[in-house]
Amino acid sequence: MLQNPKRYTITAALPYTNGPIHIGHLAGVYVPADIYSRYLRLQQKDVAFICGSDEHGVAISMKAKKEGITPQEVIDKYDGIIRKSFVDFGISFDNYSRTSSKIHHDTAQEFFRKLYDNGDFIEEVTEQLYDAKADQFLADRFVTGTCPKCGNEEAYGDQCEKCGSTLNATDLINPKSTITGEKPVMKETKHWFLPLNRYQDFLSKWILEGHKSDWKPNVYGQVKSWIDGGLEPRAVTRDLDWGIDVPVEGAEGKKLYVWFDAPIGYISATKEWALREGMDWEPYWKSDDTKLVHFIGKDNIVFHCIIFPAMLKAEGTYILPDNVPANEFLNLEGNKLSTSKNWAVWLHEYLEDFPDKQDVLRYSLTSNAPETKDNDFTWKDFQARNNNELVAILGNFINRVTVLTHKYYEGFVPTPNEFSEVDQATLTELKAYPAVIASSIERYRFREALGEMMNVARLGNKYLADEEPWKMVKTDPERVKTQMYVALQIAAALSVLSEPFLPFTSFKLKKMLNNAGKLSWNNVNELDELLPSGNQINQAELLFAKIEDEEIQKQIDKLEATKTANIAENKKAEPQKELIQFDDFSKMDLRVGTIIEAEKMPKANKLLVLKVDTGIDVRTIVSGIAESFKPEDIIGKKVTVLVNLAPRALRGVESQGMILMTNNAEGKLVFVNPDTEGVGNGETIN
RNA sequence: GGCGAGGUAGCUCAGUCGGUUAGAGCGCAGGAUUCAUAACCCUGAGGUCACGGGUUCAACUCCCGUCCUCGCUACCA
Repeated sequence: MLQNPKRYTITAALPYTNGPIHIGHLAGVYVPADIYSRYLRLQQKDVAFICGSDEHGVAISMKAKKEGITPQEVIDKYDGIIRKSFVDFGISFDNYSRTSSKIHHDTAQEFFRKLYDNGDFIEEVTEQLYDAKADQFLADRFVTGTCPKCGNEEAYGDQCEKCGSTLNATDLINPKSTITGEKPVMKETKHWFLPLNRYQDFLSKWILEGHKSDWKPNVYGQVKSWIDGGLEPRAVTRDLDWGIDVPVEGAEGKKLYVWFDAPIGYISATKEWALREGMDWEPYWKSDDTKLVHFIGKDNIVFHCIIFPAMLKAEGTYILPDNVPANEFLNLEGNKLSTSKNWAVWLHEYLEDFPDKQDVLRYSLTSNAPETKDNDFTWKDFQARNNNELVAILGNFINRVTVLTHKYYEGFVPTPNEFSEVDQATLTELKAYPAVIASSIERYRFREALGEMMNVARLGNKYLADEEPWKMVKTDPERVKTQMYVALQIAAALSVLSEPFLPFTSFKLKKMLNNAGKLSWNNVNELDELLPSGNQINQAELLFAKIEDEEIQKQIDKLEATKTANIAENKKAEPQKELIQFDDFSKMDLRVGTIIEAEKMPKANKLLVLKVDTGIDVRTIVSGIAESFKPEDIIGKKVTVLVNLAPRALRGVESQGMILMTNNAEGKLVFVNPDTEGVGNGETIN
């Protein structure tokens, strides 16, 4: 861990521009990164907080094709929406760039070229699917065909969505290009690989030995698992038409792999910023006294801890990240967030329903952040955090102080008399908070830091409750001046200490106290007076409003409606397949059978090995139903069996047939069973 | 099955190098109070630290095994 860095380069994962962003992105990456950056700026540190839109990759091309627009139109649309969300939620990037910009293309190409010239890549020629009519190689997603596993005729080249299998495009039966409908052919193509194996020792020393204690367990664990498993060369170029050209002779029509160009986006965004500000970008990436921190979600750990560092190391002049505080995932009301299932709280929609309540969301996401494990966002929790914490503790304290100050002194901060022991103790305790909160933030424990910030408000509430100025004012008005002075110092401290977490509230509070922008983080413990006597504060306004049950119910109903819509969507019958002749059908020999033995396939999660009496014989069938049924529950079950399917070995056991299954509304498997009395094994089904 | 992370109060989470009675916030119960948005403040109840072994004077903590959740990965003829 770098001590006393001269400057900080802080990056937040580049959002992918194929959709808007939701609370999961905010909680996992952008809010923590923003808290960290804002805190450092309040410490008057030199900070470059960098992000931008990630606009390359196959998914963008797919989205464009699906919507019948160009990739450029797709990225422009979502780049705009995402940018606005970040501004709306106060994510204080020094620069938000995009990877489609010229400066990024130049930077990424230069980077690639340098590694190429150094001999840091290996070249390899492989065979890939190629669409002759469109004259292009086909990414896995651009190929459809019949799934070799379940017979689904619309499986994609990388995955069959019906049976969930992971596929290679070359495995598909009757493959078709989705661009022209042509049957692809195999064609040789050359690609460049980054030999990660060359960096095995370096990575192992740097992370496994060097960052054992300061990196989060989830990050360290995953990296260790990769390194221990042995690293292999990884392709960094692709045959695509959307992306950054590979700047090498003989690479015409090839693009950089999106995961090669994206992290370089951090560098080009820094350059763009420095250029605009008339500064030098290089110290932010190349100077040993710079602390580089990547904020990401757990899905990005390998890229930021292994691949990108290997690239930086290969290039030779760059520094490496000091830490990669990856967060786990946020769930929503018990289910995984999903863009395709519309199971999300979209930032732009949130602001329509809760205008000006950015800080409430920032607060509830930070106090329930998935720092150590996946966490669940619920609307009830959101409401409770707002009503019981923001309103009751923080908002209430500020309101008490400002109302009393106006009531007793027309808004002027009174001149204190001599401090009592309690006053002294309270002010001393207050001065300890900047260091306490700082320590949590610097260890990336934002949940804890936020709790400590709220303790400052608790300190204020307790001080008022113990001192009771509203009683004292009748007997000793001079004493009340001191009490209110102390309470106002606490309010002023809060206006600074809350800024990283609640920037909008902090701004309002500073305005209300009439001391906007005058204090730094360390002033809180250095200065004896944060809010001077005689300073006139502005009219009291409420920092937070209660959120009523009806508003929360509306959000819950909205999610329920999404759920219902999704079920309806799933129920929609698939379109009928191509016509077949009776002969085709009669080729299938379907029989009634009975399961007479069942056991789990060792070392497999989904497979059961069954012995089935088909009437013809007793045969072994391997079936992928172990997640829906226990072996002992299905013995004796009557089932429908396809008996003349060609045998196939699964995990070394030959399966001689297939049991017909369907699934119910919850997606659970159900037997297609001829379960009427008197139906015997071996009866044909026609 | 392999790898990684997690399992601590009703809920969300801390718990450092093994060391007295395992903590916090919210929720709940009771009390006090009226400056404040029925808010604040005080007190309390609530725990077999997932389970079973082991090491140790001493285990939430270290070791072995089992179960459960999540992620990655392999396997649903």
